[in-house]
Amino acid sequence: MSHGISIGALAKRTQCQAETIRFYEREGLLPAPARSQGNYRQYDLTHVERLSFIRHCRSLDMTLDEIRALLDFRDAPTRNCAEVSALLDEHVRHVADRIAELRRLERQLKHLRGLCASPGQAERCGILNEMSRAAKGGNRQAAAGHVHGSHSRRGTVTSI
Amino acid sequence: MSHGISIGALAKRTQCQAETIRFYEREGLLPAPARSQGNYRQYDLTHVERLSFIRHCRSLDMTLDEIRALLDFRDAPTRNCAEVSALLDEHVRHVADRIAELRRLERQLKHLRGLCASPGQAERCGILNEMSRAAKGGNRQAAAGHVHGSHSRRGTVTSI
DNA sequence: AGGAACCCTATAGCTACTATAGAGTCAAAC
DNA sequence: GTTTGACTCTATAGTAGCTATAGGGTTCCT
Repeated sequence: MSHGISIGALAKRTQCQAETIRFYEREGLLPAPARSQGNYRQYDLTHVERLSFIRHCRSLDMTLDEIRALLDFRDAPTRNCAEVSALLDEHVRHVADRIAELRRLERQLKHLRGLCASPGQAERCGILNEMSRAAKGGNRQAAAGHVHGSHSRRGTVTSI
Repeated sequence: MSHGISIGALAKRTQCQAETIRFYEREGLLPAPARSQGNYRQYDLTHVERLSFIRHCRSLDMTLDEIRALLDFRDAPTRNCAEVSALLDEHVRHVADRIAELRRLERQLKHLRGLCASPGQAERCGILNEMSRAAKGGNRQAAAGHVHGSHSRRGTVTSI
């Protein structure tokens, strides 16, 4: 006699792990749903919609804080949405910055890679030598803003 | 009567925080240096060089594991360096992948942004509406490999 | 009645640091 | 000779956004 959507069903519908859903609840992004007699979470369609929205934002690489801000707007529909645009502008800027930085990086890595066309003893490896040499030279800093490194575990991209 | 380079001096020379140096020691990237009578770390020039190498690799967005692998090669100079090249190839691929993904993202974000040229009530905000709508549609997944999101705290880029 | 598949909470782990607390050390100024 | 301030030490917790685990309870099917 179960009513509502179980956490597993919601997970399947939104391509999102059950633990992530609990995590969003703890983080206050997703409201705590009703509970069944056996203390199981029972979601409804509003949860499906909200979680889909969150996951869509995440697929656009927004932080949970940014998403929180957007959700606040959704929850207060009479507010002026200029801040929504501003938030998006900021985010676009971050993404563009990160692209530029990664391109620089790519160039440097390809240059390095070119130094070892024919592999031999590590002692004479052009790559290692160049990296040691370069490390001694002047380092210039580049501020990355809130834009991540090039490594990550998993990502989702959603079509718009 | 202090000999050697203090952690603070090493930090200054390598543009790296003292805590990060201790962290690298704990992680086994940097060998534990000698200690003074008062238990202060005393570094020498080999540490300067090794830490510079590590920081240079980090500025190229390599993971600590990748750096560990490169250091292993440096420490065993008679080994064949084909793996160094392979490691770099892998890393270049990750960076290229991430660039492609961020470009897709940028396009989507700009499209979204265009939906709210004239800000009004959040209720009718083209951005929020589109994001809710899009969230309902089919999501396609994109594997991001080990490439990060677009947000980060700080970054350093070194010229080669 | 038993077992598989699900769910619950709490906690620890991941990366690469950064920040804090609370204590000890060192060199120079007074 | 002591006091000040800058430095260092260890240990621990925090950051983002999850993921994984342990050790239980629940539901459903046969």
